[in-house]
Amino acid sequence: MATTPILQCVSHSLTKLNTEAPRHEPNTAALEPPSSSILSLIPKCTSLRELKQIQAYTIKTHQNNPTVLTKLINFCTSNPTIASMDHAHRMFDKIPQPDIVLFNTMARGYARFDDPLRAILLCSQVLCSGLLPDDYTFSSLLKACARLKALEEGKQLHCLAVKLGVGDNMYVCPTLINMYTACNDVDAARRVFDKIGEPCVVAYNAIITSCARNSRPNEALALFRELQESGLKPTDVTMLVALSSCALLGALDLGRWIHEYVKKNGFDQYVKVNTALIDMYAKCGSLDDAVSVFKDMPRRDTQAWSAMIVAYATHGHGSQAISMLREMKKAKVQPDEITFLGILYACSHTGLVEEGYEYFHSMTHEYGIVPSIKHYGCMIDLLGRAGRLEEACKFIDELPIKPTPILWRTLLSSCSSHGNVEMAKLVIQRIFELDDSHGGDYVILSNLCARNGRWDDVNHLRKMMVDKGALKVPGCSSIEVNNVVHEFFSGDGVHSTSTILHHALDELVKELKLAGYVPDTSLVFYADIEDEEKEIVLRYHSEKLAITYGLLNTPPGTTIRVVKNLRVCVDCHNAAKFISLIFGRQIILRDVQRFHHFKDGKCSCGDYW
DNA sequence: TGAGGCTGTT
Repeated sequence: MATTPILQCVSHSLTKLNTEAPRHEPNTAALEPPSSSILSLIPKCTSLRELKQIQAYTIKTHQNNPTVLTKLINFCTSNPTIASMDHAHRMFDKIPQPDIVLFNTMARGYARFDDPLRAILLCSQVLCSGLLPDDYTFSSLLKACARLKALEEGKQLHCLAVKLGVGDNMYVCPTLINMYTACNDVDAARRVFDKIGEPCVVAYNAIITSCARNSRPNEALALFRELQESGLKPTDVTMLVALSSCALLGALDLGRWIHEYVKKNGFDQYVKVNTALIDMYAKCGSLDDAVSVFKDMPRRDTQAWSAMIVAYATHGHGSQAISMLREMKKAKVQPDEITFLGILYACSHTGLVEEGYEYFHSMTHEYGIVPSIKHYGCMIDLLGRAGRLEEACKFIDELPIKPTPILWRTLLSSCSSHGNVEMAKLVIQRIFELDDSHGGDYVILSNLCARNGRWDDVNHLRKMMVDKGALKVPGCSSIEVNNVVHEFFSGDGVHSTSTILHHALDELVKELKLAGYVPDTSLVFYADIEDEEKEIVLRYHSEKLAITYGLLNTPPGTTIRVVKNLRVCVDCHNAAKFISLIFGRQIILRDVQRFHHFKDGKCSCGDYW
């Protein structure tokens, strides 16, 4: 990892500090108080020229007075359109003995300009110069560790913060929770939260986000309720994190409840909260509600339009997504990189190849947006889905950046859906050159070989997968019933009602077969088991379990909403169509890529996925 | 008090 030497430097400083007591040097810079007129002038600057004039005047009259310089530096770090961090750093270098506030201001600036390494370097300078780091310093350092996913350094900082008496500081705790969450240690984040005597609303916001992002849906929702009962007043950020939790979990009922709360407490004046509502409704499968929130918004920014475009795109309404872009331009709102991701996504899921190319070019040429890896991914998907596999391969080879395994994986899925074994084998070679630990790759190719009766290849891939120790992410589907999110894993024997559930699913499959459903056993990875056994492996797929749970535990006629962590399998997709027809239920299934609305035996994706 | 923590859109 490129960051190691710098992080080592921090570790070194930390060890030094742990063994020697920190010295606190008094600030010996000019102490003459600045005139209040200069201080009040700084925030009014409208250009770099004005700022430089004030700077020159300060040097002349106040000899680099730290109060004025800190205010100037703070202005630079908060106004990127007027001044740069380089300019701030030049001022900073002129100060012979910067105090802790100056260091902290600079570090915060680098963090804002998304340069965590520079922020860390500055803070380690604090440690080396013998200044006593304070709660501000720890906040910046922990934020940088979160950004760099540096768990070990984060832990050391946590220990040091405790030692220096700021471990339970109200500003440090949320950054600690955030750092542990970013480093995938949710338990540690939870321990930090539990140690706070009286958590403030920001700590609650941090821990709710932590649980929601790490598949702990019910814990996130319980904490949200606890926050309400504690008498603390939720803020607009609480609404954002609670809504994004619902979106991640597909918890529509709770989302609707929060929407009511938002309206009652005036949070619907915030553009960001409305955007989070659009996203929540879209991700929970209710496009109509997303549209209605968008229509009622008093003001719409780029993010709001983008959220709506992405909503239409993921629900398979490609042409609506594109017409939204036209309306957005009419409303004189500038599209950004996310807007175009939504548009490219819409094109790829609707088969609009030529339009996709056009938007890709207008994004770069007309709007000057540099395509990211995700835009390239959309283009590969666009070509691959349409069966233009050679063209997609050429597109990857001609990229100005080094392709990642994800880009090749996108093409691999297309090879699979178009049944092109030879191409898939070539593609998997390219993937294995970069990463051979991803179990999903072996499964895709193996399923494709199995469908073509190439059992030797299937066995070979299976052996390779075991030898390499490649792991497959287990399929997991969830459904919200009575405000509780129930999770099911493939072949689940964990859920409390699993015996009843398995029994019900057995009966369900019998009924589906009578209606014409034929289990697609060619999809099962194992070549050496009998067809009957294969059918059983398929039967207990997580999405089938979740749908069955929904059928058993919701009133007849209500819509069943299921969220899956991977792509839906062909057999489950087929079964869901039959279920929607036989039981007269709408099923809305969100998978890792898009939505499938099943109704009267048909799916909204038109089997184009 | 010269500087804060948690934040939505693929």
